[in-house]
Amino acid sequence: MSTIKDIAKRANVSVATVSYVLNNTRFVSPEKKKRVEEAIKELNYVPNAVARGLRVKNSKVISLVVSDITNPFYPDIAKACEQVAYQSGYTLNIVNTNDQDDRFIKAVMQLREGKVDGIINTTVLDHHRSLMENLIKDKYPIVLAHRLLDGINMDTVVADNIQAAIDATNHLINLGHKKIAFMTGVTKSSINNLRIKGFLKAMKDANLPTKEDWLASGQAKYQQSYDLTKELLKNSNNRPTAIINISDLGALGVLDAAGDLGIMVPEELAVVGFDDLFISSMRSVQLTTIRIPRYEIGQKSMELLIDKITNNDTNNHHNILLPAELIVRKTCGSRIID
Amino acid sequence: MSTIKDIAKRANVSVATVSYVLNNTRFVSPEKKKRVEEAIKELNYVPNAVARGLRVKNSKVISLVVSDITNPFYPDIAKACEQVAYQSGYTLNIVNTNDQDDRFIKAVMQLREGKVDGIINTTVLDHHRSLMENLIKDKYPIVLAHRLLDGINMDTVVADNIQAAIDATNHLINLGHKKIAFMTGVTKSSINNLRIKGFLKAMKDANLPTKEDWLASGQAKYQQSYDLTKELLKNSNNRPTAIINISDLGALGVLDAAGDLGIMVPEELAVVGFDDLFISSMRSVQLTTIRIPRYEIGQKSMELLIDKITNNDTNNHHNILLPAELIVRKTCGSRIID
DNA sequence: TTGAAAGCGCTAACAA
DNA sequence: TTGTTAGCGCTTTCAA
Repeated sequence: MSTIKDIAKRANVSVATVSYVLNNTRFVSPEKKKRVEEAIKELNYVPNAVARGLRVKNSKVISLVVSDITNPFYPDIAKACEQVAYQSGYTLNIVNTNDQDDRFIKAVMQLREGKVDGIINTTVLDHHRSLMENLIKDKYPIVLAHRLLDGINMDTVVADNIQAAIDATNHLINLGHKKIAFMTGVTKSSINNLRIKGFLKAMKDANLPTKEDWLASGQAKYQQSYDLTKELLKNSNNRPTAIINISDLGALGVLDAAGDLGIMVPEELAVVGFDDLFISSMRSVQLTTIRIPRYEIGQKSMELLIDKITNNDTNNHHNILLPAELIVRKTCGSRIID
Repeated sequence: MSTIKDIAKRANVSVATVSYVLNNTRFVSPEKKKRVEEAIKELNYVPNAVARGLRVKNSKVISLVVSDITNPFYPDIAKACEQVAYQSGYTLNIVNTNDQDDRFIKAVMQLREGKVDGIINTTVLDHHRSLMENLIKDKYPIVLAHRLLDGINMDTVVADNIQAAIDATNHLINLGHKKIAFMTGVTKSSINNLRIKGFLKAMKDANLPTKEDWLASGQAKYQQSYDLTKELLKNSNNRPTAIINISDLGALGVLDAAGDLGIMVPEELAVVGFDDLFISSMRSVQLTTIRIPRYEIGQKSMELLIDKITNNDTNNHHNILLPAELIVRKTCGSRIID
């Protein structure tokens, strides 16, 4: 591995000159420049980014922290982030915490360690509050994507989850449903709670009762929602006629459980999800859902973050709210059910 | 941001001592140790990993390079990689090249830049050969996962794709199919070509003809395969009775196209995919496919890589071949078709 | 137009 | 048991 010194020696110039041609940061005479470039080629030289980073105090890398890369929700955000990061000369590192706290902490600590210039965080839970608060206090560039942490003044970009849940619920209510179950996700997630709030509000506004065991957690996962659905529907006397699941992945579990139980969707059971994953649009699924604008969330988050970094503007915070849209497909039908 | 100097000053010890307690690399008297630890806490000190990296010449990070994180195939590999990396004290950075060459080059260059200690590469194409060759020649730790680059002696871990394609084809042949189409992926991918090879071999061994336009590229994507299927099936006189798609994502496109065309699966058309994605196992899909052991690929790749790094063993190369398994579900039926 | 050299924050060899 | 200091590879100030 050759260093800038080797290049300088071979090109018969100073290391400073090499640095100048490398970074195009000062005029260098054509002859010297040419010698340097040749030496670089001959030695297959690539500047050490670590040394450079130490000196200039930035890395030109941004981390996107996700809790589960296996959930198709996140890759879409990641893709968008990478796109805009690249355009601005940044590299995106996706880090998967696998829902584990120590991983999460390690990931955000990259900021203090000097390894990354900023972080887009899609995975804060409530008990990370003070950790995040300290980072913000110390002016590290962070934006929360699809997450909220109330009480902390920081940058966020989220969809309008309350309204989304209201829309989903009203859709069902307008179809005549009165017995609606709501399958939630991880209780400590802000987004989760906002959706519950929206659901409860819509129900209340329509003077509809909400049963306690019809508001339970499928953890936004397929299998858990599948199991929970079987539980929920086993008593044929008092069944919900509709289930809203907090995620499409979970809604898929609902659909499959209903299928295995011989319950027809949408005739006997309406189901709606959240997210609008690719799978949900497939011919054999056709799930009615709320589209969370993932690509836009990723994009806006990255734009916001890079803006903060570039302008060194860590004092003003922006809170961007994106609309979510109800996508009506086939899992709710259009019939009025008693 | 405080540095090791600040800690030394505040704890009234030398920077060396601070470093020793930080890294637990030499005995330090309890009193001093305590003072150092207090200072660290008080100043909220976190060592600068960049400076450390420059000094010790490693980063304890490994990159996983993928072409499209949005393809559910890769997140599974990523998850496995992260798991084993973490256990060995490494951090995993997933980098998404979005199928673009400049991104790919940037990603592997991290090795020369000193930003990462090793790379697991799931996205080499044929024209990256010399780039990879140089890296290998210079002893950088790299393993190819789910990719091959023949002619270069390097570490690889892949499933047995030829056999997998043979198994898939024979399954169809045994069911009585004679008119089998094979929908391929990106032509320059080694895995793709191995699968074609397996298909061709099985057909030849069974004395079955292969039509040229029945061997076309759906690019391993949903939409492309959907479109291609419509094309393929529009002439009802001379249709294949079975389609093998090089990926489950593509096979889903085949399934949906058939559905939209009113062609019944499996009665009128059998379809088999490759990968065994989660979606494929869903109740409404039930795709017959070849399971590529993604988790195991990720795991073995990372173990191999870390082993190389740890033992500085960049001379010996291992080529791991994992079995792939035919998963029979419902898209081929069990009837013999003419 | 160019070069010498300081210094980024850390580790570790050497000295005490 | 602890401290001093060189040096990792680079950028950039200052001087020429």
